[in-house]
Amino acid sequence: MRWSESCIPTMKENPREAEIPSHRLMLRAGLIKKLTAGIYTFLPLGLRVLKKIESIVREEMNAAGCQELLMPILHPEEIYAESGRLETFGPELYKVRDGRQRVFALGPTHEEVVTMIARDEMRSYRDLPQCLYQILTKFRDEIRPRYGVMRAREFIMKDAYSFHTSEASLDRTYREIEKAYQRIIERCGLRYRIVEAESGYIGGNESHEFMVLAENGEDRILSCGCGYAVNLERATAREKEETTGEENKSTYKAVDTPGAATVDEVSQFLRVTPRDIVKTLLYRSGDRNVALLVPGDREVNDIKLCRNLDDSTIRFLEAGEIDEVTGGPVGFSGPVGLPPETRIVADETIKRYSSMIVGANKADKHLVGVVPGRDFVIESFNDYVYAREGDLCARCGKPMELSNGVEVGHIFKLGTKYSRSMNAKYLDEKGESHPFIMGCYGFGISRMVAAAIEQNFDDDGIIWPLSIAPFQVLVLPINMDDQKIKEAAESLERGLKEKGIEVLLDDRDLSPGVKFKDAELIGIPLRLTLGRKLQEGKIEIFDRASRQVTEIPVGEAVAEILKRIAI
RNA sequence: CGGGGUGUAGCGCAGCCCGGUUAGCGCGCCUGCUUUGGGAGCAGGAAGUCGCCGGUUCGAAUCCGGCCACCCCGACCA
Repeated sequence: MRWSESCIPTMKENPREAEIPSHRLMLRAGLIKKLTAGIYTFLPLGLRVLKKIESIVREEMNAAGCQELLMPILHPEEIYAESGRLETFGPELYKVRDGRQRVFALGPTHEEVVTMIARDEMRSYRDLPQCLYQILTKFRDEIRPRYGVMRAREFIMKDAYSFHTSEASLDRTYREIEKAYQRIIERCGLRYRIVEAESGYIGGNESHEFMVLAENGEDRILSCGCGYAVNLERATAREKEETTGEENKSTYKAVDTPGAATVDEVSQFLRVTPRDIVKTLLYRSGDRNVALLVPGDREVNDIKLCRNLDDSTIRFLEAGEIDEVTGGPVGFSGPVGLPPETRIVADETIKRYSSMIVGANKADKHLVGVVPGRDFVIESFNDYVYAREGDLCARCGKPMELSNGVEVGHIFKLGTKYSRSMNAKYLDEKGESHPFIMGCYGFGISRMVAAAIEQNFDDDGIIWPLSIAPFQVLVLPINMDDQKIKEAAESLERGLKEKGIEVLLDDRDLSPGVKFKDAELIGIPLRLTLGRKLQEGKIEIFDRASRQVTEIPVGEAVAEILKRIAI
């Protein structure tokens, strides 16, 4: 393909809106163009990459025994009422009305639609298991779209759904898809990690995410040398066994902490570390108040809170309510002397405190030397806080490391969540009906484009892995006015094309500097440069990733390219 | 949803405070000549509802009011 005849609008300057490298480079290299916030056109060069990733995904899904289908984008609103997700999805669901004012949702994912298909069409255990997938545009009204196609309101996703008669069967497919995803990301040439994950609003039990490792990834991953990795939001906070706090005191004492309401203020005032202080957080759960104790240097993870207390509507007590319940103002709450009907629960990490510093439930006072068990009673311990770097691995007990990643894939064991709510059942050998056991498996195709760049770029531009590069080779004649160079370039393009190689010929009549800069910006893995050495029958082959330049006879160029691509 | 910021040519920006010719600059684009190994030179040229609506004024990109869009930060941790 000739550059002069293509729509590849590169930009010299950085668009102001782009914050992270992949977004900046996708705009500058002419891969995408913004229509409005979170909504992008894939320009020809970007689309080539998208299509390559798409076909790798398709091949591996087919190889894993899944069947492709295509479901509608427009969904009648009622199906979300049926599954109960109208509320959980809530504001993220795009809605449109037809001419008769009937409400439709723009599909954010297709559990409902596919479950209806299974309900009607897979009635016998003989039909199972089955795994259906599709690749199409999804719509989510993101609270805050950002980073270009990384978090867009309209994006392309591969979503797959499997139906089973047993957990064992689900597990087999789950592992099969897990392997397929590994092959997909490996074929795309990216470094990644599989992590234990939260299942979020999709629901279900077991869940894993596939993270492409990248500095600017939105997700935080804790990983261990033993191979275990977990999403930070799910990881258990585990610390080394050691006790803190003074011991052998017969009683606690109240100290003045005027104006010191936050952990930082109290720790500075008392000259202790935040870790020495225990925060008491007051919540309303149903008709009871709950006091949660966590170390001063830890933060509560709301997902864990809701799950452990089995209450998705739990909320903080408001300032006025805190006064009523504890007798003291916000910032000075503590577990000692709370009304007896208040449940007191604590994070596991609280076990290490033989005594603690807590709020006194009085303005400007804290208590030092409070001993759990003696001075108040903790009803139960559980995992409530966010883990952090250095916390211990759940498998082997060694400290874990923090890294960032881009979530490109997420697989879930849904169980019967949707089949029950939507009454989707099959008949077993005995003629008894059971809800389907389901799995679902998402893979972000458009996000993968951004993730690949986020992991592979330098100061000059993108460095595409060969398998997903928009072209494999760029032929760059220094001067198109030079007949010999022009002809040699054109003949090289033909020769490469005949061998089935995807080649872009930069036949634009521009100064060499511009062409070199553009070449590095768009990041085609291999470049053939035709310049003055052509007089001696020599051209250069440039490797974008290593920046290595090799001089070769022009006659051997095609063979050399074939050799390098084969690797 | 809350806070902050920005809207002037395809991209990046100045002008606005202090109202007043034909609204500027750099890059890009078009034409011609020169140039051709790292974002070329000269000459000429095209391109703007100054986000939108309303108001003040003899006169508004500039002042006032409303709306919209976009970007960033935050969304209750005592």
